[in-house]
Order: sequence, then structure tokens, then C-alpha cells
Amino acid sequence: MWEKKAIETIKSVNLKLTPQRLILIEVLCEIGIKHPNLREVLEKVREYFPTMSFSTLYTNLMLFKGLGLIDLFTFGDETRIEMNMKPHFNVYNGEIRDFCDNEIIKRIEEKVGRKVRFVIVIPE
Amino acid sequence: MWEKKAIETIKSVNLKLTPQRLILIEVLCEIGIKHPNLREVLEKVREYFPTMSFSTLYTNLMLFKGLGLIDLFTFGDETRIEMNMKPHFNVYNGEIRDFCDNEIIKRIEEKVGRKVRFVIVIPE
DNA sequence: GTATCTGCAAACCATTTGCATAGAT
DNA sequence: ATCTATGCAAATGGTTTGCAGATAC
Repeated sequence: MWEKKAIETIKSVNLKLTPQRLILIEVLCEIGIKHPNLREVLEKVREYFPTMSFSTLYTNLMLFKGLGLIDLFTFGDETRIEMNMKPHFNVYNGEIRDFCDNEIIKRIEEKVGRKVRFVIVIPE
Repeated sequence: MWEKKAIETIKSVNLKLTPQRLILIEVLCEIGIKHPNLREVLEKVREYFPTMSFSTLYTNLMLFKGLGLIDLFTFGDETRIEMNMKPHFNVYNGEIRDFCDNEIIKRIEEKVGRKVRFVIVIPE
């Protein structure tokens, strides 16, 4: 689903479907939901494509972000992948997990006067 | 209030009240609420104490954090000061602003099953 | 007097960028 | 054929650390 959308989007703006991009798309489907950092994404990509460079990974993640396919956020001094494009909560509990609750999101939006893209919960 | 607490805490663990520390405490009272990054804190400290080094600033912020006097969080690739030690929302709107709403915080805690220290709201 | 503190300067490390070569269409 | 993409390697920039001299107590 997201994979198909990603491929269509890349085609639609006349960019090239390189093997690196196709594998990155696969990997994001596979582990993106876990909010990996860039090193973790690179390691997983290299399982399928050992010569993948960090530079290419980086360039393409920026591209995907620009195309609205993914989002990126900083947590613990590292850039992390956000594949969930719907308003939600990211909670750290050893790993970063998603929670959804439209009612709470709506209340936050009313309180702060802005539309929420997502929320990072820093626990005690 | 916080200033007094900071001084008492430093004394109570037998650390030294150097001019640099006293000025840092003053500066945190003055601009800490605005969640400045470390460079901004250093610039403000240097208005009062021009030879303050980044190293000393850094060491002391880590110390204050260890003593529970302040908190630090990362936003936009930079470390920022958190002086509000009560559960709350940090919302970026050009600058980072605090919002409090215990009811919403309580709902989030119920939803995610953890006590919340604070929440970073990423707007659209 | 002494254990702590400061500040210079170098190290660290996750990005971010420049560019020559390779590749998709 | 052409324009984009890759990957090496160097630059960047915000921290983080080591240590010799200075200072609070």
C-alpha cells in the first residue's frame, strides 16, 4: 500500500527507480514503523544491497520527506523515521511506539491553537 | 524562588558557588522559560561574564540536570533548556511555548500507561 | 591547603555537502 | 544522449572530553 504509493509518487515526478530506492522503500515498509535511526536503516538496507552508501540513503530520505512519503524527527540526538502520517503519539518505552487517540489529539489542538502532526511523549 | 532553591541545592552537596554558577542561575531565571539553546544561554551569560567558556556552561548545565534543577531536551537538532519541571506541553510556534492542562496530561498517561514528564507537540 | 572548577583546545559523531563517475530512461 | 543518481570523502556543527592552571572554601 505505502510501497505502491511511494513508487507511483517517484514515477509521477519523473525521478528514477534505482535499485537503491526500491530497496529503501522495501526496508521502510519492513522496519519504518519502529522509528529506526539512520544507521539502523542503512544496516538493514545493506543486508539486501551491501554497497549502499550513507550519502545515498540520506539523499533519498530527504527526497521521500520532500515528497510527503515519510517524516523525520529528532529523538535522543538522532534523526528517526516517522511513517505514520496521521496525528498520533510517539512514546519512548525502550523503543518508540505509536499510540492513536483522536479525542486527545483534538483536545490538544484546541488547547494550543494549532493542528498537531504528532506528539513526542517524554516519560518520567 | 527557583534561584534560592538552586543555591541551596548546590551548597547542600558541598559544591562551590563560583561567580560563573551564580550568573548561570540568574540567566536561567531570566531566559530559561523560553527554552533557549546552549549558544543562546552562553551569549546571555557573557553579557554579565564575558570570559565564560562553553565548557563551563556545559559542565554546569549537566550538573544542574543531575541535581534535578533543570531538564534538557532536543528540538531541531539542538539541546534546549527545560525549567518547567511539572508535566506540560511544549509547542513550537516560532518559539517554544509551554501549555499546561492536567486533564489532558492525565488522559495521555492513562492512554500510554506511563507518567508523563513533558510532551513535545510537533505542529503541521 | 586541597579538592573542585574553569577554560582552552582537541575529539567526537551524526549529519550535510561537493563532486567525479555511473546508471536509468 | 541526457539528465539524474550514487558513493567517496571531506566539511559542518553541536556537543563532549582531557587536562593544566586557577579558585572557592
